[in-house]
Amino acid sequence: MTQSDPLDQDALADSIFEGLNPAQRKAVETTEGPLLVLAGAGSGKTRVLTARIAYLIGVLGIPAEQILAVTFTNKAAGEMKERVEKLLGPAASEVSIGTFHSIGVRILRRDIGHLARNRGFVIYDDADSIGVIKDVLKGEGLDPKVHEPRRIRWQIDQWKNAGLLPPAAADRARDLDEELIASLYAKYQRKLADAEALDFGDLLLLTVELFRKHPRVLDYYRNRYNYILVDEYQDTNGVQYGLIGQLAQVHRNLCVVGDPDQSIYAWRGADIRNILDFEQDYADSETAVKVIKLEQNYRSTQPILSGASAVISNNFDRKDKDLFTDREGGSPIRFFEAEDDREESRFVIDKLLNANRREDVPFRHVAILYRTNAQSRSFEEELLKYDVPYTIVGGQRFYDRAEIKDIMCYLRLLVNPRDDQAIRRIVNKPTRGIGKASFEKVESLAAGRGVPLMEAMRIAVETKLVGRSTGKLAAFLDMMDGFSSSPAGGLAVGGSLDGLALDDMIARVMDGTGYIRALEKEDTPDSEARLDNLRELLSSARDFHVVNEEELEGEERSELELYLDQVALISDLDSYEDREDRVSLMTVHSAKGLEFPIVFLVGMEERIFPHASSIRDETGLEEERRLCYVAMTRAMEHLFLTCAAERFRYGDRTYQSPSRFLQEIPDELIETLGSASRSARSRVSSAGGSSSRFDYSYAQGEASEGIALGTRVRHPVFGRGEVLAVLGSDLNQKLRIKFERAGVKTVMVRYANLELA
DNA sequence: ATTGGGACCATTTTT
DNA sequence: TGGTCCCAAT
Repeated sequence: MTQSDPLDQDALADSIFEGLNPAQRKAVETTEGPLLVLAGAGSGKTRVLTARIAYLIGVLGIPAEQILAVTFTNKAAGEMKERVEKLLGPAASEVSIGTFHSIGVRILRRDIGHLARNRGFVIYDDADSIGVIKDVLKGEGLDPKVHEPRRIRWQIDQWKNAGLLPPAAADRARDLDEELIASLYAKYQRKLADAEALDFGDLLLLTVELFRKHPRVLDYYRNRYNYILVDEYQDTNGVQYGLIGQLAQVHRNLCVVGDPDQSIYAWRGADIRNILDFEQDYADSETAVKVIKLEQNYRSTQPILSGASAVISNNFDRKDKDLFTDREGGSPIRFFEAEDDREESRFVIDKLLNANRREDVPFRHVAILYRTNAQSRSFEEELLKYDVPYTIVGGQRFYDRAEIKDIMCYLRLLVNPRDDQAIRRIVNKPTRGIGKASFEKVESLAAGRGVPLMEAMRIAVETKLVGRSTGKLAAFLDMMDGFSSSPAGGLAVGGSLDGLALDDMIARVMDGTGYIRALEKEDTPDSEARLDNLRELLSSARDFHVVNEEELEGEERSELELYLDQVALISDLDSYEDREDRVSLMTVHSAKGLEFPIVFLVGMEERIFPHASSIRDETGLEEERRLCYVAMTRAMEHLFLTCAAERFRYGDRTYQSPSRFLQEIPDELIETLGSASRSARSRVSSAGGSSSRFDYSYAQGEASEGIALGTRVRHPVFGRGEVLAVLGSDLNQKLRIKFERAGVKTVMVRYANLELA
């Protein structure tokens, strides 16, 4: 960015502001001090963020490297970068844009030495972490049946999300069980350190810890990042909140963007209070925190927006907002109640095929959204049957497939010989005669001497501890050494990887380990598919080479190491490519931030959406409702809601009742499809027999404390209504009431001044 | 040491 | 329903 003549500057400013409404424009120009942007669904938040970055650089002249932008997914980061570059050209490439995790990696790769940890750490994924937990349990002589590794892992993760290291977790432990897990947590961290590994949570937790212990390191980053932007602030957790606080505290040029109504990650430690309390958190005596609301929705038609707003308005703990659209008219929300799951998927595929054939709607304009991944199956089968192209986003990651992970583990082990999880996975893959018995000897040797497994293997070979298998172990070690040695030592099967391009390295590993040969020999449809995946891995590695060529300049880490980092942090969503003409299938969570002209929101049934596990308490239910709001607001033109009266779950038939969220959508916005008699039949009728379309009882448990379901009450503001459900008890007791005029609302008994009517 | 079968299991969302 | 884990047979 050179300061060129004023005309160019004006033209640039014009292109930055082009098409922004006044509120958006204000959000772009308010650069100094803390700023909260409450951005409703579809309000052009990404445009504002990119325009703001462009404005900082192109108009204010802030150096690009002083700007830090944090997004939720790598995909969002990539898009933002692309859009800023479009506005500014290559000057933009110096902006730091990334996810919290990728930023953590960048900082730790540079400075983790201050925490007495090695900069060459590997990143452990979920499966690796669980493997470590199992090791810890074994070491403690605890039975993994009693102490489920998954649960332990989950608890540790929650602590990490809250920013707690083992000592703090131990203080916080509320019962014996948690105390035990806290002590396992300490041992778990020890094992990770020994393996020179960090898990996902560590990427944030240790960054915060680094800054806390080493103020001078923190100073460096504070001075470096003078302007900070955080997207999806409503989904930040405790550590993330802390990290942003550390970085932004001095200059306070912090812009956070989010929508409390779209907070859907509490189960992962996200704290909606982060955004609700932002104004207090960053207020100081001189300046109040500025707040800008983006309330114009550019995405959805009126019925869709009104329907979604009606649903979310049932949440009790919420800031009110007025989203509006100028997209008047538009078709109503369509609802279809199927007899069973097969009919539901037939309905969806039939509708989308019709749209495609009669109205030329491209498949890529259609999304099928569901609450849980398991629901994708019936739709997949139906799509397959009619030859409709589709992609499933989420579910199993490409890099999580067994064969891909195997190869990755070989690579990890070459980069970091202390990676015990990696070696455990691949020593005997393909089978090379190193079975359980001999490997257990190696393991106890490693435990005894406190050395990594790879090292223990060498000792075992030298001391011939493993008897007959010694030769097999030696062959394995030779093979691995062959890969990493310089060309002179090239006796080994594969030969050295020295100086090879990334994809050639990977190819050599696949061959040299005998992995490919073993699969070829197997010669089954399954092994064919695996070979295909491995070929795909090679071509993606080739692309990585091209993409990152410029970034490699002046980088002291090898291309392979950079590649492993990237693979560890990538999600399935990140590789989601919407250019191809395919129907998209994904969970509602994955759909956050996306939009589609036609959306089918399926499985709108109690215990699915809202999910059974969230139905118990009001907090969980409110998160489900936000999730429903997110889902509905993905739709631009057409929104279809479907449910089934019965479906197969876990192998047998279950009877379903329609989701309570359906009832929260005003009648006049909905058009019910299918024969009236049938949908009347499958409805669960309730005693009251009111005129509601979805007339059923969804009370959980019996009415307590003297308030019976169906009781008629009068509210000072909302007027007369009927109790649909009793939630909670004592002081927090709430009633869900269907008011004659005001619709369904949840009120606190304690404050509502209800009388019997 | 490897393989296959059978019992058992648990099912939310994922950077 | 499918995936995982363990054990028994080869």
